[in-house]
Amino acid sequence: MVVKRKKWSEDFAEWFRSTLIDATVMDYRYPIKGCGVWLPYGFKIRRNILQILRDLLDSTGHEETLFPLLIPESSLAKESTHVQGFEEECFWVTHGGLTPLKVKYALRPTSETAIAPMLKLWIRSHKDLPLKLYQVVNIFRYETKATRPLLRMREVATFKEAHTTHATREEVEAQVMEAVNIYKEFFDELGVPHLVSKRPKWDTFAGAEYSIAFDMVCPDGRSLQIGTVHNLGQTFSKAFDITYENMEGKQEYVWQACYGISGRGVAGVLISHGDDQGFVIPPSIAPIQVVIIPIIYKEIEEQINKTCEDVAKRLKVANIKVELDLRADLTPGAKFYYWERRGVPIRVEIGPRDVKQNEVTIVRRDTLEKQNCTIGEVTTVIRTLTEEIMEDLRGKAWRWMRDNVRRVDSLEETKQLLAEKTGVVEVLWCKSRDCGLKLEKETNARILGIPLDLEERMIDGKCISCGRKATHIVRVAIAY
RNA sequence: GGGACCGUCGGCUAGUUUGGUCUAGGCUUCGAGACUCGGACUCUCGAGACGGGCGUUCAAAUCGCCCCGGUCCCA
Repeated sequence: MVVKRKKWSEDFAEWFRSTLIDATVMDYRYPIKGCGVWLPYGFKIRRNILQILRDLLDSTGHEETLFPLLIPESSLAKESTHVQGFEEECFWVTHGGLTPLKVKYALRPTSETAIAPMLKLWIRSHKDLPLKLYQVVNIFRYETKATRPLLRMREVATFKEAHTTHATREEVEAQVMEAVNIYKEFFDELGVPHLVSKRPKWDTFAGAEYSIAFDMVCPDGRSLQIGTVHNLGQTFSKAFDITYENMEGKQEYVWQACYGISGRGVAGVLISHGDDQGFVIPPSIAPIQVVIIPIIYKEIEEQINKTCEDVAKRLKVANIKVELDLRADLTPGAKFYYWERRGVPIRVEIGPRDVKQNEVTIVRRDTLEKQNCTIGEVTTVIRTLTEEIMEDLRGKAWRWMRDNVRRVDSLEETKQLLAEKTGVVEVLWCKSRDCGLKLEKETNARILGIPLDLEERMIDGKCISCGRKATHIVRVAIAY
């Protein structure tokens, strides 16, 4: 058995759609466009991923809260750029029973305006700052374009948003950097390769001073935004009159940041490591880390099953999440396929040959390579293998992404690469809005922004659009 | 906002051109059983669909209108 990535890369949309269902992660057939059901297996993956982020946020002084789903129009409309950015894509609650509401409610498209009025009540003095809150909620956006399972939903069911409030511009700047580092660590732990870019002015979050985004590259060469960090400055504090009393006894507007990762974070993991066989779930978040499959021959069935149970027990005691597949109506081959589709990182086969030699056969999902070890060593070997797999997944995913980010000098080449959807293209830019918009138009692509994760290098060349001296590198891609 | 297209078992589809062979066929999936099992074995049996409404007609999956749902392209 060899790992292939033909369907994965050549027919990505179909690969993702069908694998999501087959691997019982999400059922997207709910009768409302852009809504899907998290199935038990997928829910466990989602929960394990969430746990990693919760741990990261908790350990950096964030506290989890839960704000209401409904936002009155009067709140949403307080900040004009924000409402312009969102009012058209809100779902609106207009009735209570049969009675039309005097003030309609939006289903939160994001929570800045749900949180702001409360911050006004809670924040009195500099002693209340910084305030670092987060919540894990569902948000709603009335997407009119084609929705896609997990990639573009109308109900984003796993939005992990943090909202922080600070006393000074310096503090909020520092917080933005902390957030970027938290997200880097989060994606690194999942082995999801990412690009960190400062979005151009015209693609900044509604109400923010600037936005920093994490993007990944999908197998079809499109980029996917998987996380964002926004410096809100004093936009919302001025609109909602959120002030604190400083050391000198003067009232000052607070400074805010917000950052979030949606259900696309989960998609990112599934996409980054998948292959034609299905998903490959990193051991750190796998609901089942090891599946044991007995290879049964009639005469010694009992002995094989007993060995399987013994091995399962050893692994369980060692805190490894193990599943023993004793189903009698499936052949081993069918079981291999079944668990591979679901991405269980390690498979243990136990058959007559193994029992005879007091061994087990171990197969890793990511490479489908086989090895043997004695039953006595099984726990240690799997422990080591788990770490190896994690590292290899990370390495493989990063190599793939780096191969799909290209530096290009000419506009022609840029156009061609983007037309062929071969990934992200980096070009030189003078940073003018006109050149940026022109570039987007000519390539029919989107500017992801200026790299924040590249070593500073000399920018020596001309803007790809206007030919004047370039000041920045900029990333361009066909975006999801 | 403007335009194009599509809707058939759980999934993927054939059938619509030219109304009648279709109370609908195939692959897959699921269930029962036999067989045996180191890559989805095979066999038997079974489950399972024309998105909804109205109309035209002797006859509608097929034609018309409306609704619902979905997809794509352009702004």
